[in-house]
Amino acid sequence: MISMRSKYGLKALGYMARTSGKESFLIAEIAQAEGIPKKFLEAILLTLKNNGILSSRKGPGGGYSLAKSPATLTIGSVVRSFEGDLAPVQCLSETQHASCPECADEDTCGIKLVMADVAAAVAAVLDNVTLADMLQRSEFARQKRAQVVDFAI
Amino acid sequence: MISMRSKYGLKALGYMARTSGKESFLIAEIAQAEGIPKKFLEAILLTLKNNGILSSRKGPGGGYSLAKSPATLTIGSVVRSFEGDLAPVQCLSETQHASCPECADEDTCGIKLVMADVAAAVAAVLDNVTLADMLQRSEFARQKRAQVVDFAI
DNA sequence: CTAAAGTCTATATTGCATATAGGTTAAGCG
DNA sequence: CGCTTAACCTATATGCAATATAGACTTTAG
Repeated sequence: MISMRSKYGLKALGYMARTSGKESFLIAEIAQAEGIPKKFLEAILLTLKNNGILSSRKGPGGGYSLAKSPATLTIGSVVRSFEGDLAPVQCLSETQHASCPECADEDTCGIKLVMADVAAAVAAVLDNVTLADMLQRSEFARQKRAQVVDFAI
Repeated sequence: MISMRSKYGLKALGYMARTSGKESFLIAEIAQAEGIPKKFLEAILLTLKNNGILSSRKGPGGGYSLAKSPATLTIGSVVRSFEGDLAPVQCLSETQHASCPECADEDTCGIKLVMADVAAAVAAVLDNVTLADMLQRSEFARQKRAQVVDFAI
């Protein structure tokens, strides 16, 4: 299960990418539009900024902006910003090379060997889907539904 | 991150499959051999039994036995016994069809669409690796290391 | 009947995820 | 300069799930 942080982060980024004609967004605006607790979103956007995904400006006329184009921003990089990494077990963490506390022999641990495949499979998906891709899929689903509704009428 | 329960469960099953010449195992024996808190393991083995992975007999001479052969027991079925399912978001849960509390429109949610791919990728790995496979990989890693050590000497 | 061994119920403990409150700093504007 | 805007930072609440333990109950072999 991914965290609320990741979901809210993706929603906020989606809103920013989707809303064309603007480059700068207020926290309050995004929070309102996407139904995210404002104070919580504040911390989330800050994390995204610290990970180079957003940039910001203080003061009047300020706000947050996308630091990368939606077409080059991967979902993987967003999720990693919040989850630390995508490792299903501690010993596979890329960032902090921790070992699982209960593991006696990490080199030959069967669980680790299998979970390495899982981690690779997850990364293969998330690192190859961009924010633009995600929005496009969402839009496609919306159009598809509209057609079905037309049909029903 | 998978839970300790899943890891302990896999370790216990691995021990039982690996220890040939026995069909019945005491909780205390497995706990000792694998370094798992006995009372905790108790609950874990019970879960595995309730999921049809283990069978048990009470009383003297009793204990736990594998209900399926290691070659037909998938890692996925074990992990699902503990994690409920492998869904990265609630709305993709197979068992309980819950919707994500924060999601306004589940049909067109981009996050859901992407995470469905992730779930499929994870399932593809875990449902195609058996307990026997896992043990074999572990054994292979052990042999490989032994060779390297021989070489070093 | 007694001992062995699994099963059940309840409870502790701890850590993390989700938030919220309130103050601080930077920037634009008159 | 000083006021206002808006991001930034620190601390704290809160609740829930994961990890684990204790102790009583049930079944079965001999």
